Amino acid sequence: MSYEQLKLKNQLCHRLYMASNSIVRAYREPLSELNITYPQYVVMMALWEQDKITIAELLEKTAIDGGAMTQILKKMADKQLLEIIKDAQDKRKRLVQLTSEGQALKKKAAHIPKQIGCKFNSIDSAQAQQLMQLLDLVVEDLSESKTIESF
Amino acid sequence: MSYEQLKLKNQLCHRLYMASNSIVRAYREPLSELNITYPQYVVMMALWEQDKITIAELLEKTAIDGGAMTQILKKMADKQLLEIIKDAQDKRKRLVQLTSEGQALKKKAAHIPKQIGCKFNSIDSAQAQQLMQLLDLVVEDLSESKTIESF
DNA sequence: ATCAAATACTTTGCATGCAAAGTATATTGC
DNA sequence: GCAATATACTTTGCATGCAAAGTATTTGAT
Repeated sequence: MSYEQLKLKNQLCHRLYMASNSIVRAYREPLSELNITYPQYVVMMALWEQDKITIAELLEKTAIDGGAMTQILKKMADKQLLEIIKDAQDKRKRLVQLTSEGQALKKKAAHIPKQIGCKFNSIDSAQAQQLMQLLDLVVEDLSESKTIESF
Repeated sequence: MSYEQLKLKNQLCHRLYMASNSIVRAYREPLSELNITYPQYVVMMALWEQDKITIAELLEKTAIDGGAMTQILKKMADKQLLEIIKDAQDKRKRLVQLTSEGQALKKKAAHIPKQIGCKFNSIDSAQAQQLMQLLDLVVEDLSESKTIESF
């Protein structure tokens, strides 16, 4: 056996690991000006798209871990970016709603996608689209439900 | 302004974030049988390729954070997988060397790449290669040295 | 109606990832 | 030679990511 597949150079997974870390690192500085982290930025983007949604919906949109989400939302509430409201109909649920400050942050964040995009000098728009589609397949293939079904 | 770029659906970065988390999650169970985590597995793969290298070289090969590496190596040394030896020539450096137990683990890990690979039902070999190449470009574009040069 | 099971979260414990500060050793410039 | 730098790590503090256990409600089956 050559163990060829155990070499880091041949591993898609290690590439993904490195790329994701690079991304989060790249966002750190731009986002520090908004006083938020990358996961918090992801939560904000979800809420800018659709406000006043349940935590479960937020989890689904962002793919952030549930346990982490509780902590993240608590910090964001402390920063006055959002409020967590109990759902009157179903008391188990909680709704997340942006404050005016949270809504206002959208304008200050509007330049960030372009700022990050500028760093991708080697990748054109078509390749980025292709990359997104392939990554969707990766996530889909690795999703829990799929794994359970196939065994 | 449409803020179209702030939508999660359009973000390559969020895809990468999700995909990377999925990967680490997918490795968790197979690796738990070896009693190691994904970053520890990455360290092992690096050492299986080339043993007795400095921590700096290990950092370069794995792209793991330096601060984290200290902790990771300490845990792996506790598990008798490797030893950290002071370099006689340059006392600042330290060499990482696998124990016989660490070397032996390679056989027990040999099935893992295939096991993970089986989950990728939607992606063929050519697409995986393409994905790797694109991810290399992402990492390259976001690398620190590049950023500094371009500004 | 009522108790078991399912939901929607929260909490806890452990392992990173990362920036920034600290330590020990080696190199350099003068 | 020696002080100023540069190296190679280590340590610290904070923010997740994740599994597993815990809590509060709501559904469902009988």
